[in-house]
Amino acid sequence: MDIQASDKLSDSARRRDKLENAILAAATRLFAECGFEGTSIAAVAERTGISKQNLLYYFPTKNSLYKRVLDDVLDDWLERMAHLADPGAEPADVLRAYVAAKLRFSREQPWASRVYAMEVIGGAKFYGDQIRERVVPLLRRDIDVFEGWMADGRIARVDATHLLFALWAMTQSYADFAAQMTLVLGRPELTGDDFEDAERLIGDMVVRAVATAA
Amino acid sequence: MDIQASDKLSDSARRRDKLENAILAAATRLFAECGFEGTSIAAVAERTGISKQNLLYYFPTKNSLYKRVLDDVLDDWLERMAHLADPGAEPADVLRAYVAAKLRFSREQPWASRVYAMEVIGGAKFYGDQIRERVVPLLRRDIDVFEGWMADGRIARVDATHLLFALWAMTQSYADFAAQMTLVLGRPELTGDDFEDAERLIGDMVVRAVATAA
DNA sequence: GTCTATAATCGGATAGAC
DNA sequence: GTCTATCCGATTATAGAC
Repeated sequence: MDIQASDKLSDSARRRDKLENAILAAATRLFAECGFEGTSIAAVAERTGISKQNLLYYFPTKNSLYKRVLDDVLDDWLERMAHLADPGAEPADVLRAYVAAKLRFSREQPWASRVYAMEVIGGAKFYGDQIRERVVPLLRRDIDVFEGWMADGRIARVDATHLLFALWAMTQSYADFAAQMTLVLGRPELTGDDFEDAERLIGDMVVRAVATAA
Repeated sequence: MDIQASDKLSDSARRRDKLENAILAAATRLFAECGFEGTSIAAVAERTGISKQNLLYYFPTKNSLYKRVLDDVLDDWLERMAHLADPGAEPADVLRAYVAAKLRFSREQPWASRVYAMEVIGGAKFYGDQIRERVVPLLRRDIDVFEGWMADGRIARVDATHLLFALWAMTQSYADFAAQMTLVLGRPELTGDDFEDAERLIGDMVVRAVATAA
């Protein structure tokens, strides 16, 4: 009885999750392409294949949908980046792994990257508090690791904060500025080779930036 | 008589230009903060200090206003960047000047940078043709200059296209991601010192990236 | 949970007087 | 060139039947 009941419950919960995720996938893409105000919940519903009113059953307001999209973007990103800055590991390896992980996110979740970027460019008026609470501490911790390496003489002395800004910017741009890059490259979209070229160049640049004179 | 008539004309033309520029300044900022759909012409009019209907006299549609904002952004940027890639000059000097010019644009025209960035992130659905016609040829020319230097052995062989992407991304981000940077730095806004630090680090990174082994 | 219907508001754009 | 008035479509959100 208990088992059956819980099966029923988890069945409907699973169903609900599946539809929720479909809505969130559609919303992420549309928010990235059109911005918050440029995206109507009707458009999200249509792309999900449900009615607008049904969508409003799952997410009672447009704001709650947007918030959830940003939360999921951040959860996914934080999970991928959490363990990277290991102070004990070889600095060059950590830096290359960092670049690779962030580029991979740009490649696999371009819409997520772009939603986040749009929010930040607009001044993070909606999501600034969450960025302060969840993103900034992580970036500060990474900067501390870099500075620890400098103090120990394991890498050259550079401005650790701006190094991280540079690393972030270079990798992020393969999602955010993909539309311009494809025009320059004359391709319909970025390829795996493009991301390999990017990883090599950015990795080399970052590692050389902190290479000791020796 | 002719003189008086032309004076009158240029007077009203000047008045018109002044108001037009005020509208464009307000629109640039609002489009950057809220995106195209997030910005109402009523909001632009209010910030300019005129009525919505009067704004529509100067720009008959919202699209025409947006187009004009992007045109002006591009004109300003192209004018600053046009003469930089001189194949005969010292590569390191050209690269540092390029970084400095683009950072300066990020600092002096952050709203312009952000409007452009928003349009590109959204897929450049509105302005893609203009980017293809006016921006891409310039970037291709710069890439050609870099590759010429490599062919002549003046700089190390790297992927010139991705090097330019990296340079663009690092400098652009000081306008686009300023909201996040200020949170990390714990400042209300980026300072002149921040831009100097950025210019030094990015300049060093780019120059080292193409430094010959010698 | 999903549907029909609808309320309430806002935004872009036009017409016409002055 | 500027103002008043207004139309019309789209959008968020709610109410209530099934």
